[in-house]
Amino acid sequence: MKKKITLKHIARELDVSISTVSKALKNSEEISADTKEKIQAFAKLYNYKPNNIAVSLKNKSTKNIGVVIPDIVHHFFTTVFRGIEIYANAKGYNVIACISDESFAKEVLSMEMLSNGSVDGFIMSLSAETEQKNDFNHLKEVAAQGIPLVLFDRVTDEVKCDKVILNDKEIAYKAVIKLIDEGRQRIALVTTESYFNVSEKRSAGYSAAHLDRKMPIDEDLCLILHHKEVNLEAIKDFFEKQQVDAVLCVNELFAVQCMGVAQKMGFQIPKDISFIGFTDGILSQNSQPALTTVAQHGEKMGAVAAELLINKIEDEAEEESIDCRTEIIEATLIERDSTIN
Amino acid sequence: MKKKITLKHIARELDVSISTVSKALKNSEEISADTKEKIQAFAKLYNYKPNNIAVSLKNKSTKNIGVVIPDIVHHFFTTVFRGIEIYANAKGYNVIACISDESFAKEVLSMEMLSNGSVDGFIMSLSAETEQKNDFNHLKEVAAQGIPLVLFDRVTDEVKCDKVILNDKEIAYKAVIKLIDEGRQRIALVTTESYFNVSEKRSAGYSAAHLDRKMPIDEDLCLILHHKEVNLEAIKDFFEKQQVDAVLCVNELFAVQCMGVAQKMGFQIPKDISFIGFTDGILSQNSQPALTTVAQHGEKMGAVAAELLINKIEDEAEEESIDCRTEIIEATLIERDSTIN
DNA sequence: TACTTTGTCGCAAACGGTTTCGTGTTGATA
DNA sequence: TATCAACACGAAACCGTTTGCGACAAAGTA
Repeated sequence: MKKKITLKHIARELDVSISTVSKALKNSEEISADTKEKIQAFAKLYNYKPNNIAVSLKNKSTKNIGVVIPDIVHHFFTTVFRGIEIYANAKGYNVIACISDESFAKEVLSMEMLSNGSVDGFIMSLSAETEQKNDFNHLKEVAAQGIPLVLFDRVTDEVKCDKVILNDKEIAYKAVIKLIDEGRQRIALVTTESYFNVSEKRSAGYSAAHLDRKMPIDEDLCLILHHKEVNLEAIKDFFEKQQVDAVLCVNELFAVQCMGVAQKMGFQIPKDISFIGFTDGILSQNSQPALTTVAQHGEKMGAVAAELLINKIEDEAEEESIDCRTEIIEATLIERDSTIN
Repeated sequence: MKKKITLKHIARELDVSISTVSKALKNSEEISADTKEKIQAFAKLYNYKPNNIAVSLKNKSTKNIGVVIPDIVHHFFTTVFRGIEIYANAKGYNVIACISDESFAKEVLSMEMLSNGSVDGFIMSLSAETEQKNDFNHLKEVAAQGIPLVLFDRVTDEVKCDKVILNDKEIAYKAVIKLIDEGRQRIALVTTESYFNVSEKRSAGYSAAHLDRKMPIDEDLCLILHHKEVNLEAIKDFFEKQQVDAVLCVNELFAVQCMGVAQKMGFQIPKDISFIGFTDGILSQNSQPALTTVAQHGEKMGAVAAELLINKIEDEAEEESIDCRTEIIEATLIERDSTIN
């Protein structure tokens, strides 16, 4: 096992100083062609690579970015992560992933672990518990330390930083309008607890569409489901009690589950009832019938978030730009077979 | 914006030496109770946290582990990643994620980026291209440098290191036996190109089951599909040409797609035809009918991989243990509605 | 009084680089 | 021959911590 070779080794071996080696490897004009060639050849031979940690310490820049997300076994977050990773990698950055698992404590812990110099900046989406508690001190702390921070999707106005969000309200509005234009009268909204920022915005779009088309908003048409639970009974109950001819779900899992229940109850999709979901994942693409859904373009969102962050990181040298940008990713409605074309 | 505070700042402020501060914060016996108290109070007040990078450089240990996987938008890898992250975090390690995207070049690049001191060890699963090319020099390189390495799922015998694999052959055998016991006569195998180590092992299990039950192996019953492509036509073709009454698919996507095609062709599942897939993901759980599938216990696999790696990392101080362990994760067959109970 | 012990603390090297500045050698110029 | 610029390289500081060891004072011992 050959241990990692350092500048010191090369210097000793070639009988020059460490600084000469360092300069030679950076092709500095200070060093003669002969010496450079000799040193570079030796370095290549022994496969010398500068120690990243040492460089980080010296430069006060780690080329790492911390990504803190609530869940990784989830199509949307996964695609965002992918977008971040690809963009960051292209820019020479590595991505350290922390999964908060929707827990406030883990989110705080993760940020503390990483904010001691391990990363140059953070990209994150709030955990459910954080949104619920409305406690953002860990974010403010990080921001106060001058560590760049970008929030995406699940954001908060409490923290001054760059943000990347979806036009949730508008796309929900558009989806509901489409259902109304299909001739649907009783459009259900299947959503999560309201402390989710995004769910709220989607609800707003739902309401706005009804208002614009002068349709009544029936509170009973809103079904609240819980994540991580089997909701089939609740869904069946809901369909039995309410006359529903269209359903907008805030995620694809709910949509597919609702479709399943409806089918078992004998409904024809989309003849009797239409379905639209959020997130264009494998579920939507492979359900029977294929689900009309809102594509959130997670990869794009991730790339934009990474771009914002890296710009902040690299501009920081110049001056503190206090301006906070909020980029909006335009969602698109992908029409498939669970709605009428 | 308050910049990060260092030992030097504290030392200057309290008019003691840097080493005194360092020792005081570690509760060293060398320092008097008075001084310790004073320093600790000051440190707490200013929220001092040691700079991770400096500690890493000093200790030659980063508390980071690199995870290189072919795909993140994929249920199995996602769950493994989750398992790694949870275990590693509990042990005080952070996880740097690199997605090879099934590309050999990206895999090599990722490892080069990280092997310059950024991580204490690697956990990885080979990219498709790497398995195809059979080129493992980047892995050997890392191993030669003494950086601990653990391979999981897509492994190779070419590299001496710890491995975590599934009992692919046995569980495939078991699945096929189940189908035979259902009375199925023509069991199809839907798989990927054979350079995938795991696909091969699953094929072997398929064959072994046929052999054991003295059933003929019909080459025509094997359908090879390509990832990332729409295969519906090929599947339909296959079902039309071949008389098939059961299907074993090497992943859940293929299984769900095959079920969809079969249903459209008028087959009743599981009356006319049974389906078993691999990977117990959201597709399997939410398909119609729910898919009988092989649970790979990705999270467990990730945890075991992380455990092996961290043990290697932390034992390394003692001596080079050249022994390479191969842990086998026992897959389980989850019986749902796509097979007869 | 002289010497040793004990308790506190600082010095300095080390981790592996980068970079500024200085120094010695050469050859050209006056 | 004295002066000087150009060239090639080395010394040393620095990034923030850790840690072995030496220093120094107070206190104990002979």
